[in-house]
This record gives sequence, C-alpha cells and structure tokens, in this order.
Amino acid sequence: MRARFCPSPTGTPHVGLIRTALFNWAFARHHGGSLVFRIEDTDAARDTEESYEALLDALRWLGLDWDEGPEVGGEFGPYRQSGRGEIYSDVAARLLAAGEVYEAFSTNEEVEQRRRAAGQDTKLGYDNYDRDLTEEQKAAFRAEGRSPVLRLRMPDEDITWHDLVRGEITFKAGTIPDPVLVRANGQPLYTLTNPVDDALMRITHVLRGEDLLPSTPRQIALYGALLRVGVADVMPEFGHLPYVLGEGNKKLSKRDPTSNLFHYRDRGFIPEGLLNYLALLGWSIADDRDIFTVSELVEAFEITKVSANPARFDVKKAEAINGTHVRALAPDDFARRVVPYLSAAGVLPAEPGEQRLATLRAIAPLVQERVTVLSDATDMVRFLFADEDSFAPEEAAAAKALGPDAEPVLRAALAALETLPSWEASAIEQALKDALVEGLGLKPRKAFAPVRVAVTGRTVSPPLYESMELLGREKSLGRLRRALPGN
RNA sequence: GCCCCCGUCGUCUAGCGGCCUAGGACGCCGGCCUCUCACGCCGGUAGCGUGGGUUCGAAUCCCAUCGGGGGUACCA
Repeated sequence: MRARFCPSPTGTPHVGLIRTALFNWAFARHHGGSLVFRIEDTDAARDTEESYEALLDALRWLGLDWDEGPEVGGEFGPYRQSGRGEIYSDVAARLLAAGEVYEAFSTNEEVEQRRRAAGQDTKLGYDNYDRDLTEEQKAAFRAEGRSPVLRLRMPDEDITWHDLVRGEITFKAGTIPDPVLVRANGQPLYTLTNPVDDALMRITHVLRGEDLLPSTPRQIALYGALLRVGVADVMPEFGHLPYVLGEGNKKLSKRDPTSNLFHYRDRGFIPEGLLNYLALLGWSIADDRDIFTVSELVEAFEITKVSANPARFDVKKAEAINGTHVRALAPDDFARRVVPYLSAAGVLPAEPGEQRLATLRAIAPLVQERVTVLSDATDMVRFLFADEDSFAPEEAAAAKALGPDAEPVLRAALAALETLPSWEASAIEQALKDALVEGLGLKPRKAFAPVRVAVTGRTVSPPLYESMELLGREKSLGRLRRALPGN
C-alpha cells in the first residue's frame, strides 16, 4: 500500500492539513506500506520556500516520517512538482495524441456569451464547445494569434467510486465540464499534475481533505485516460477526510492564528498530546478511551472507521489531552523539554548551567502535574531563578496577602524558621504549622498565604515547603524579611 | 440556480434492527482530598434535526423535508 501527503507550500502549516498528514502516516504505518511526501508547488505565484521549510519542520517535530520525498529521495522522484515539468508535458502530449485531451480556444467571455445565448446559467461553466473542432477551425484560431489550453474529454457516463470514509458516491454524467489540464502557455495545472504523479508514484490510496471531493470525478476520469495510454497501472482508492472547523460553522480559516500548527508548539503542546488530539478529530480508538500513544494509534488505525462528520477544533479538550501526556512524561524528560520555554520567557538563560538545571529537575515533578502546556511552567518557577535584587512579589498578590494583617504572620514564620536546624521540606512544614496554625491559631489557608506570596511572589505556586527547600534558607528568609512593612 | 458531502449531549465521538430508560471524553456544576493552584477521586448536567413509513421492535432501514457545509477557476 502506498499513501501520500502532498501539500502546496503556501502559508504556514494548518492543523487540518497536519491531521491529513497524520491519517496518511498512520494508514501507511498501520498497513506496513509506504508514505510518499510530495510537494505540489506548481503555483509560482503563491508557493514560497519558507512555507516548504515550515512543512518539513512541522512533520519532523511531530515525528511523522516519510519513506519517499524531499531530502530522503526515492525511485519516483523528483518529489517537488516544480522539478517535474518535462514529465507533465510528455504525459500531456501522449494524452493529446490519444485523443483523451483536446485543444480548446474559447475564452471565458465566449463561453459565457454562448451560455447566455442559450438561456443557461453562466455558472454552468465551460460548454465543451471545442471538443470536435476541425483542423481548419483550429488553424483559423491560431491565425488569430490564439493559443489553446488542453482540456480533458470527460466521459458521458456517471462517475461512481466507493469512498473509504463515505461509501458510494456518484456524480451524474454531464455535470462536470471538461477541465483544463494545461494552460495556453504550457503550464500544467493541479488537475493534471496531481493524478499524473499519483499514477507515476504508484499511489494506491488517496486520503485527502473533503474540500477535494468535488474534484474527484475529473481525477477519476483523467485516471481512466492515463490507464488507457499506459501511464497508470491501477486506479487508486479514495477516502475524503472531514473538515476541521473553527468557531462557528466554517472551516478553520488559514488567517485564524489558531489554525497554525506552530501556535501550539509555541504554547508548549508536546507532539504526543497534539497528535493524540488531532487523531480524535474524526477517529476514535475505542468507545471508552481517548488517551493513547502514537504506537497505539498506528496499531489501531483504520481509515474505514474515520467519521465523515466535520470536527470542530476544541482548544480546551486539546489542552486536557496534552496535559495528560505531559504528566505521563518522565520528570527529567519534562524538565528537559521545558527549558526552551523558560529561556524564551527569560526565566533561564539561553544555555543554563548545570546548577540551574539541577534545580529545575528538582522542581519539575511538582510543576509537571500543574501544567497543560509547557509554557505554563514559566510563571510557576520564575521565583526559583530570579535573582534577589530584582525579585518582588506580583503587585496583585502582595495587595491581597501582604497587607497589615500579614506582619505578625511573617514575624512568627521568621522566628520559627531562623533557628530551624534542618532546611528540609518536612521540617519547614512542621515549623510553620507549629508557629502559625498552633501558635497564632490561624486557619492554614490564612496562615500560609503571606509566606507563599513573600517567597514565591504569587498566590498560586508549587507546594510551599518544597519550594522553600529548593529556594534555600538564605533566600527564603531574606524574602520573608523584605516582605515586612517598611522594607 | 446546479452538483456533492454532512446531520447522536455545548464540543469530539461510541452506536451498524432488540445488549440504548443512548456509552465515553472535554466543558460546565457540586463534593472529597488539601498550605495555594493543580492532579486524583466521587456525583450531577445535557443529545438521536423534523415528518412519514417498514418492522413485534428503529439512533440504527426507506422516503420526504429542514438545517449546515463545500464546489461550480486557465487555485490547490
């Protein structure tokens, strides 16, 4: 089995596009087949090199590898359509010679005029007028200086296929006008290049977005022609994946920043979590489970079990799934992955030393169960890495917990901690409880808030005693003193 | 207009004629745990678009209808 993923390098990778890549990848891996990665850059006006690089970056980040394609090669290359021009003109010539394709000289204006004259809706499109032009007529058009486009002669019977996700689909004969395959200037169009490459690359399964569904009949028709002229061996099977929707009922717009895959990477989604969530958009592993690993996905994936319903991208659920995967990480792995986010936020230097990394590893397990995306960690650990000159509690937190009532609490805490023989979480806990809860008779909630804000700078923090242990005695005591009124 | 796709809790889904007084997950609400916040645990909320058939029996089959989406390019 040979599947393919063949994006056009325009813009940034869209989550819907990546879901398509994922399903093709999972399909190929599940069946032990091959995944071909092809770049459809035949539209010079819109394709960019940055976009091409972004596509590679995205797939690599997610671990979606390909067996043939850019940078890995393969026997059916090149894998960027911009390098396959000769192939297309050769195939076009064969189709023309066989009469599968014909030269059409009509301009859009002329087509519209004829439609109107016949009392028809101009939305019907091309009217197949040039199908049977005589050599004399063609010569006359050329004499006028016109160059023909190449159009495919559509068959005059219904076109039916068994869609892998939707079942039988039929387009009635005569509803699709003969499509242009090659521009007058010789430039091949998607309508030609996509099926030709699928044929030449021996693709057996075409899994793509539902937006391409209306173009399937003409692709099947072209495939018929390719089969007859010997370019194709077999008609591939088709499966049309449902849309990924955004807010409202429209497909997630390319302009919407939340459609950008890198938006999620930047926030600290991890590949395991994002892949899991994306797989849930149209597929499910079981009726009572939705958390799974990539290898479990590969093991269980069936294209025929994919739902035909459009799916809305739900950030909340994506975050919940991601959080589960984050928590499943080994603590050191979590610590390692969080470093770039801390550096980007200025909490850690770009290349933190071993001492800071050790501190990070120590706090990691406590932070890990409190985040849904890795960037959440920055505000939680900032207090540990701030230097004492610049450290100050957040204003709102100070206003809330470091008012006049706080002074006796802070003094009692200091007194209890200054003489503490061992600076260790359980000892700190005992000392604070004795001094504040027992000694001052405060509710625990009331007792620890001022200490927490003084030491971590926030009302929400990792567990206090462990945080203080990691911060160290001197810094902790110093911060408590500085939180006292007048300091 | 014409062609095509889709229609189960707010959202993603399970469901393929009896196992459905419709299951799970996210969300939301309540509770437990608790030094904060989370995590975890317990409980609750909420759905088969509508109307006709077929059948002893329909979310599941058929027809109609309504709603949503896409296409209708010398873009992909």
